[in-house]
Amino acid sequence: MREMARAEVLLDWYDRHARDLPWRVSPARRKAGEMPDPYRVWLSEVMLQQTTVAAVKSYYERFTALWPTVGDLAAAPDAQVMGEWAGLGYYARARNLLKCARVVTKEHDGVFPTTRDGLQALPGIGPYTAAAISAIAYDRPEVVVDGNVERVMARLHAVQTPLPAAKSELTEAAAALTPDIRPGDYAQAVMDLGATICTPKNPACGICPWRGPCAARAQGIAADLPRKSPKKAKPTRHGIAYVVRRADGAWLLEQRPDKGLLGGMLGWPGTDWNEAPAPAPPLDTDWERLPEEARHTFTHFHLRLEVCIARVPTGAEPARGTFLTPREFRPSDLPTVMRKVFNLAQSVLS
DNA sequence: CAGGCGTGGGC
DNA sequence: TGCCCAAGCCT
Repeated sequence: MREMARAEVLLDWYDRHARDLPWRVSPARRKAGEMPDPYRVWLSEVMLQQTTVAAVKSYYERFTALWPTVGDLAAAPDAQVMGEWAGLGYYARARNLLKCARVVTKEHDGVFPTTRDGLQALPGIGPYTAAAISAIAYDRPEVVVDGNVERVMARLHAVQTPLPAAKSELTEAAAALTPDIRPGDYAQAVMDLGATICTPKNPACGICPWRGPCAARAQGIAADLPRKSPKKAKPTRHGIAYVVRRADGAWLLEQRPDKGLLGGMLGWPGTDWNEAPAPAPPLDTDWERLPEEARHTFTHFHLRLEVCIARVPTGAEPARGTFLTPREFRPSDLPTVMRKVFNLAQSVLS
């Protein structure tokens, strides 16, 4: 027989080097006929959108312990799911996760669609995730293209076109390599390759199963690919967060509107965040302004948040928000920026 | 199609 | 410290 096809070479590498991940069925168990639970594949794929394996692991374990089936998740209260997602970021994923679980439970008898089109019709499932679930959970030969695959293809073929313009070219390259045998393992193999060997910086080309055919390696430019369009600079925005503690220990919090930044999450009442410096707090005699600002960086801007604290008597009527008793309030339910504010205020108010 | 949308780790 | 990056989706 002549040299092995590229997909076959990669599958052989995957059989020996597949990472042991909580949501993964190992190649050995797959060969013994075991199939992954589509619910768990879906949950892990949504959590992994733009998020590292290390960050996802504990969230995945907690979600599957709390909600072992899609029906369990569909029946969960919104606030509990948002609270459990707190800290993982991109909170639209959590809102869509619940929507999707409820559609699958109510309209599909709790069974995830098997086709790419059927999956992509669901909330929070786009081209990548639909292909990944269809390939991994149902072993269908879908072309799975994520950031790892784009990087691997860009290097394999020495594609100089910068992202995102190169997307269609890289998808075609991925399609030409996707095998009919073991497509689910193949999809995971390319992503593992990108995560462990063909990394963004310092790729380990010397031990790569595709070092033979790799054009970028031959040209010595692997680490320079894929090229990317320049990014916009982040502006800095300013605002004030108000932390109010009632005499009985309750904290004044509010649920943020369902759309936009941190949508649906718990947070401290406060001003808008603008590029102009924050206005003076109302009723300035009542507030104590903390000496240190909370600093946080979002995807598209830096934030500097002044923290103003106040103590109020039991029975105080807030203009906005709700008092949560220490028993009702879990700081872990806060998104990270709000958690930073809490950490600054807590030492003064506790 | 470009921009909004989080966070933590690595360098 | 500041910038880049990570298994994208939605509008």
